[in-house]
Amino acid sequence: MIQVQLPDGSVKEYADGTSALDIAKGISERLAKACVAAEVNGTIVDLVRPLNEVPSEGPLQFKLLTEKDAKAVGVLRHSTAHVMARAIMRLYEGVGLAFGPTTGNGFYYDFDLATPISEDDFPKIEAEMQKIANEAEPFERFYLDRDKAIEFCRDLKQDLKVEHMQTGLSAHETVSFYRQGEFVDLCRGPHIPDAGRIKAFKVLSVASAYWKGDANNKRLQRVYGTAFFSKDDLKEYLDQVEEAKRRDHRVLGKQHNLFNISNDVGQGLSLWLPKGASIRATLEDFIKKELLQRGYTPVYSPHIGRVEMYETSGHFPYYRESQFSPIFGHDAGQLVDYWIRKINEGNLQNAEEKQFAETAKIMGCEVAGDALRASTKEDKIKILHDWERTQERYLLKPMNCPHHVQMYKSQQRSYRELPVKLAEFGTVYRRENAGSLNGLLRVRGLTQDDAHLFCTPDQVEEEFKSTLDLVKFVLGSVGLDDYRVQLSLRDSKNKEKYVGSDEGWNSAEATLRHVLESVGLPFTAQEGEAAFYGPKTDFMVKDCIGREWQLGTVQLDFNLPERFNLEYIGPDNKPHRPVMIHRAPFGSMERFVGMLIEHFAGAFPLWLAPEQLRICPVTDNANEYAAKVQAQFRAEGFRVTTDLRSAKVNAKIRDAQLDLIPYMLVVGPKDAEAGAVSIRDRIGGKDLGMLPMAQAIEMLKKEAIERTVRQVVKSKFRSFDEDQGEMFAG
RNA sequence: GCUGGUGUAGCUCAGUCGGUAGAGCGCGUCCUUGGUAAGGACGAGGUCAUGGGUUCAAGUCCCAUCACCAGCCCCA
Repeated sequence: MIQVQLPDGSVKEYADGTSALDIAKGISERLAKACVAAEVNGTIVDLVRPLNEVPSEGPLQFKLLTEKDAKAVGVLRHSTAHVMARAIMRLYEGVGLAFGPTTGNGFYYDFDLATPISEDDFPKIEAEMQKIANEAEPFERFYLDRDKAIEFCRDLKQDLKVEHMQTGLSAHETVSFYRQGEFVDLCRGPHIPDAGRIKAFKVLSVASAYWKGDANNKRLQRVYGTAFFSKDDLKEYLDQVEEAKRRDHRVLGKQHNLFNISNDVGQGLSLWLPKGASIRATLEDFIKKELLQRGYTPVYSPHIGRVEMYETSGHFPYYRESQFSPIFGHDAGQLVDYWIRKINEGNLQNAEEKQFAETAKIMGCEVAGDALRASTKEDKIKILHDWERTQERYLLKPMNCPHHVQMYKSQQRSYRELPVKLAEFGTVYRRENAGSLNGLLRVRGLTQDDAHLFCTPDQVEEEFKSTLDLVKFVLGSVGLDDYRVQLSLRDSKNKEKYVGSDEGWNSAEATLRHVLESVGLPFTAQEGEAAFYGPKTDFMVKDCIGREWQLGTVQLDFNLPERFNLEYIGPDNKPHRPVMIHRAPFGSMERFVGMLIEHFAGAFPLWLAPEQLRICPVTDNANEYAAKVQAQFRAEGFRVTTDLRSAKVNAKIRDAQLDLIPYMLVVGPKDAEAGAVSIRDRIGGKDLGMLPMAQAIEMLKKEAIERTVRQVVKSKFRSFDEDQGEMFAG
């Protein structure tokens, strides 16, 4: 017998071999039909799977999942991935199956297939999938011992599955398969009961991917698709994808002259054009004021710093590959640096080393001969390292923290002055892979709205809370109030990727968890996402069409204070180690503005709009009055321009409307006579009528000062980026 | 960085079979002086991404490089 606890708390007993479907049928036939899968003790299982297969102490926590449950759609998508794979195997010869997991809003399946699949092939793949859906065959789970399973897959000529079982699944004694008609796949499951449940799906795109994500491995074709329980949901999703394309900040940025990334300047290096710069400056002014009120002190630091400093902090060794090469003050610097690396790699030939030494000598490195003659690897490296340290070596700064640490150290600190909060819009440089650059969202030079808080261990919780509060406030002020927090923890299996002691990490992670719980912020923990020096809380912010962005971050750091020997004098008159909090509410100005462009689709609210008002004189006769109006609004702090073209007012209004100017001030003889302006609202194109100057100024000022966000999006989109908890891999 | 695709006027794009380049928008000048989404005429703008090659002849075919786009990898 098995004991099952239903969501209402009642516990019932069923015979061994009872499935979720049996239980559902026991409740009602209709419920049984509406069910997709079941959640048992937190894991999702097939409806038809005997429940006694789920190990449990005490009664099974049982819940039926219907089409309405967010978790159910993941099951549907994974099954659709199987159906797609089946369709592709029917259409092509020699299809090798790799993995076919679900993603945030769909699924993909990787195929090892000689024939390239192109977009033109999608209709026939979809047609075949539809056929399979119509056949409505069940998904059947079965088990094999691993050895048998390997034989089985070998017979099926599924070499990748064989390899996976020999490596990734080597610890498993038995493995599960799913059969659906002639299609069999090694798969953990779960699946929907039968393919007839698949009603709305689409093959979306094809791209290349590598077996197990490793570029040294075989190249596969990854076919993406998505599925929903209803055609309406599918359409809504596809509409959202279209809407996202329409909002692309790279397109809008070009159209409205917000920013430019010029090849002549360099990849990933953004140029803020006047209008984009205006948005950024407005945001920066806003934050600066807020920080002053919250006890931060602004500081400035240079764009480069000595390599040694970043060696101490750990940034240089940890991120060497994604940094620009150091700036060497000595001609031989780069050569010696390369030489050391070769020695470290341990495959340096004698002849090669001789050449290094000779060249370095010619370039003026006088210790090159000594290094060549030194007997051990360690001695060589020491000689070269010592020489390097006497030379100038600068790094374009990849992070602001070491600079701020030095500021903290520049004077003796008492516990009385803590927390010290140093804030800077600090520009940092990172050599991101060329292939991952993306408009303003991923750049090589970026400015963080950065600050570092140095506090006593006792202050950590409170300061951490207050920074979370700041992030919430700042996001709210631009109308972003839908977000969740991701608690990014260390990867407990790869501790060597991080600096610092276990105790330090454990207590830092516990502190973050505790604070998040105490302030009641919803959060999800994610292992392996921490920074190398400490755990983070990242704000995952949803924009108005439901997409999630990783923006602000608050990080706790016990390590840099240790590495830089930071101290403060405590009430006991003894030195103590402070704790650092790193935080950036926006993250980077580039990324944040890029996101805002997409969030507002280029139509910024009054307080952020680069051009807030445009004066449209009705005729040339009104130009003189327009100039007076402009001067008055400028004096009140508005960003305003006047359209002086000899065009009809209709044309001026049309252009202002398309330029997404929040308000147009139409002025003609009537207004001049009344000392008024006629206001047109961009939203809805409403004519607000003639208002006396003073009144118009007051009304617009109020909206700007209150940072009112009147409109973000016309359409109603919901989030498709929901975390579905589990990923299904097949 | 890897794989694939793309690169023609300021922007969006057309350019057939290899025969010295075109549209719309924008821009400039002139006419027009109009009250809430496009008034008209004329004009200027291109080393067809860059460098090679094939050819009597290359925007078009081939090779390399660079950049961009999509995906992968990465993201302090």
